[in-house]
Amino acid sequence: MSEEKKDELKPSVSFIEQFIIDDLKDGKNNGRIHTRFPPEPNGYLHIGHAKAICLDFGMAEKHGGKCNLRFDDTNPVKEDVEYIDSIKEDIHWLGFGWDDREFYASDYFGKLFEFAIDLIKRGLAYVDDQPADVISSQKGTPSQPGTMSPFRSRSAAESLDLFYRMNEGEFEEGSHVLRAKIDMASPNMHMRDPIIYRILKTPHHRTGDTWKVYPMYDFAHGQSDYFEGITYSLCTLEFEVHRPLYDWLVDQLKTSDYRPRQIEFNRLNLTYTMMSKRKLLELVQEKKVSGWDDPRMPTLCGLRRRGYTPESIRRFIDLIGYTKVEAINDVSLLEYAIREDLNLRSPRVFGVLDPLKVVITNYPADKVEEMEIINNPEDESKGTRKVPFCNEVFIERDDFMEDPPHKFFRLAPGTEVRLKGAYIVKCESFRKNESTGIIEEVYCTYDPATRSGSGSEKKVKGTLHWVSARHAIDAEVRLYDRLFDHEDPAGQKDDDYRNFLNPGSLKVLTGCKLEPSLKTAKKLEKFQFQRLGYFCVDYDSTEAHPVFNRTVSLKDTWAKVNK
RNA sequence: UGUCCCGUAGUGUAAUUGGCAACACGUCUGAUUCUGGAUCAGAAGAGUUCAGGUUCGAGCCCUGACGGGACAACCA
Repeated sequence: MSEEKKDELKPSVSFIEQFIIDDLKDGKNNGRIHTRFPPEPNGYLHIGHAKAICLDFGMAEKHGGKCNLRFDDTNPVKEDVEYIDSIKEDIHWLGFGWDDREFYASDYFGKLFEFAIDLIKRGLAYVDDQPADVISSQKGTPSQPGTMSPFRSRSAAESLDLFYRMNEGEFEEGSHVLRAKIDMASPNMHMRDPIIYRILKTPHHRTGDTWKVYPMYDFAHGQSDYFEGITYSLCTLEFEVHRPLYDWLVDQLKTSDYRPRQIEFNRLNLTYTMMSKRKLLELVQEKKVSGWDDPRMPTLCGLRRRGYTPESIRRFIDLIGYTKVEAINDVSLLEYAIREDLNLRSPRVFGVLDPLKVVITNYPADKVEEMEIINNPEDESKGTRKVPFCNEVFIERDDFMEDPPHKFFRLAPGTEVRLKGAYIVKCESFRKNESTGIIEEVYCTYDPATRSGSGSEKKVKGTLHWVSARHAIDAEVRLYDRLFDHEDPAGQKDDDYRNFLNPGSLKVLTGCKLEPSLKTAKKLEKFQFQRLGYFCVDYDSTEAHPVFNRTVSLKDTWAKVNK
């Protein structure tokens, strides 16, 4: 496509960005834009969170605003400091920062408590002494109105006294709750006198045992937004029905024209995986994966360990967009994003996963040549390196066939291929173990006139990667595939997602042969193993025992043709 | 028998105040290539869930169906 035509394409913005642009134009909030990213510290961030992060931080960045990091830590039972550092690390890794604006909903427990007291005094909240199941049954159903609690009409003074005593620790968990007095007949369930405070005696990871009552999400989120001067509170679609309650609470709180606006967008769904933090935690606890950072997990730390770059994830998020349509995105688009990124940046190296020895019978046994190999054909500035070559090399086992099919451009009896960066060789014979049928060695002759870079005109159809048998280093290579073999493992009503775990999602290969330059590769360093795919150094890797993870394979049209 | 949200190529998104349905991925050709990768050139694929209405003109506005989703945690 020409530059001109590219320029003609109008930059399209999401419906949310359009709201922001319009507000800015109207001078709303004095042209101020302030968002927040509000994770609950009860698990690791996954790629779905990345979608929210890119929007929250991205919109602020793009339009000259700010984005706060705010931990939504209103439930000490589920939350833990363990998660806080990892969440911060992952956001930084993606390339976003929040300066000194690191906040916690628990920072506002005092103000929230005061606000609750204010509501009680104004007759807009009351303490309910009924147990959970009774309160629940009085809520009615989505199609039937609820009925009022007998405690709804009790005096403000009595509620106030009870609420204070709830926080003193005088009552057991579950014995009393504070409810907003709104409308038990509302068609919106969330408006039927929602519970706004409950008694919890588990110590909080930040406030210890200062509090015995904790605000519910709905009573903390909008108010926290308000306290921080947030202008756009962006969240996923399932909070749409909460918006009237969000607005109702802000209405009771606000003292000026300013108010934060909640806007909902579609959450990210990816094929062959799931985003439920609860279920991902189960996978970890049940040891179905090695941990939160297992390279098969959709977590950011998992993707990082798998070899994904933050740029590729941001590019992916950019490609899928933000709408109100509940969609399921194809993982192949994520794979496209990482291939596109790594194709440009990663050095090419030789690695043989399933080695088959080739002996070059007319090459002197005591000779070693240092072949000069281009590091990255996409980037000349990356230069070249020397790779040793001798009379014994390993090639990929499936690059040789005794009896090849049509259009097999690789090695077979009597055929010629180029060993990339070295010579053209011809297969003269091979040795096969007749009882097992396994090919043990292949014998070739090379043509000295075809050395790469010598200007040889000779062309062959196939080019193979190879590693000198005498110089290769041994490595473990972990081949990863999708964790589930069902497109939507968690969405099957009658089937547990565990039934769709892909038994072939991890294949561990040992005795792989890599070119010697890889010996000094650093953790997470990324390479293209020529003709195979993109790989990175795993955390488990040591110089004595290198371990590589396959991030994603190269596109393989030959494999497709053979299906 | 509720309320709210959403229906545009296989998938994900576009389409300024109504004006020839566009882009990306995927798919398929061909060229090129010392990676069966990459790159380049090209093709196929929806007439916008359906039915009415308003209009010179509707993917966009209105009405009604149909389909999908959310909502009845002392979770977020």
